[in-house]
Amino acid sequence: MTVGVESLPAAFAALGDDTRWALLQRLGTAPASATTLAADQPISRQAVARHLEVLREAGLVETEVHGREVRYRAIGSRLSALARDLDGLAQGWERRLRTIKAAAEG
Amino acid sequence: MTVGVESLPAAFAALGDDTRWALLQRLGTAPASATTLAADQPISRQAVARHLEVLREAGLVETEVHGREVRYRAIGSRLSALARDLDGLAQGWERRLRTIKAAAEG
DNA sequence: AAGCAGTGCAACACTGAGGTTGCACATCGA
DNA sequence: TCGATGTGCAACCTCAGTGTTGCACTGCTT
Repeated sequence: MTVGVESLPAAFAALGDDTRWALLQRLGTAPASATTLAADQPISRQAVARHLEVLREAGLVETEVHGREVRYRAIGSRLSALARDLDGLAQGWERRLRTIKAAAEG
Repeated sequence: MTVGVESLPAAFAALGDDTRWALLQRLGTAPASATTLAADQPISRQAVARHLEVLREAGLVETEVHGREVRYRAIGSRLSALARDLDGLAQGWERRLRTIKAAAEG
């Protein structure tokens, strides 16, 4: 599954924040609730919840309700898809720019 | 070559902007100067130059001086490296979370 | 039933990213 | 030489993102 180039900047914007990155890495270890995650962060639970919401909108985490608790889980496949899209673009650029360079030298 | 997990959020922050993304895609086609790039954008040349500086600090583009002109060129290999790092993380998460899920069900 | 724990929502403050304009400086071309 | 062109730098403005606090609500737990 590919992500779609249009939404790539949005996804990367979600990834381009140290706090969200820390949360994601933590969630890559095991699912956890906002309150639990906030315990390891120097910011309030509400702030953490907002970051998690951003990650959820970007499709990087999913939620699972357990009674009054909301557990967040990282979605590895989404990250893989982003990686694939990125690599595809990179290869396209490499090919094109190599052609131009060769033409300039030839 | 790997990027280093510490600097990943910074790199993604650079990618997480629509204008910078547009500039990158344009540069993936062919090298160009800030003034040339600004002609295709709805913002001033100075604003474009700033975005290019951000991309340069993130290692996503490189510059090449031609007289009074500064040409920017996309670095595909850097994008490939980011893709690799991302994929590595994703696979690690998948494996760990699968283990946990199996343990919970077993 | 009563209290505690986990969330959600709203109002507010602060900072930095992203934009603009104006000007000075180097370099190419006629 | 001199005007035109491409850059760089600085001052300034605006606003969305990130943080805070306070409060209400819901669902465990005893």
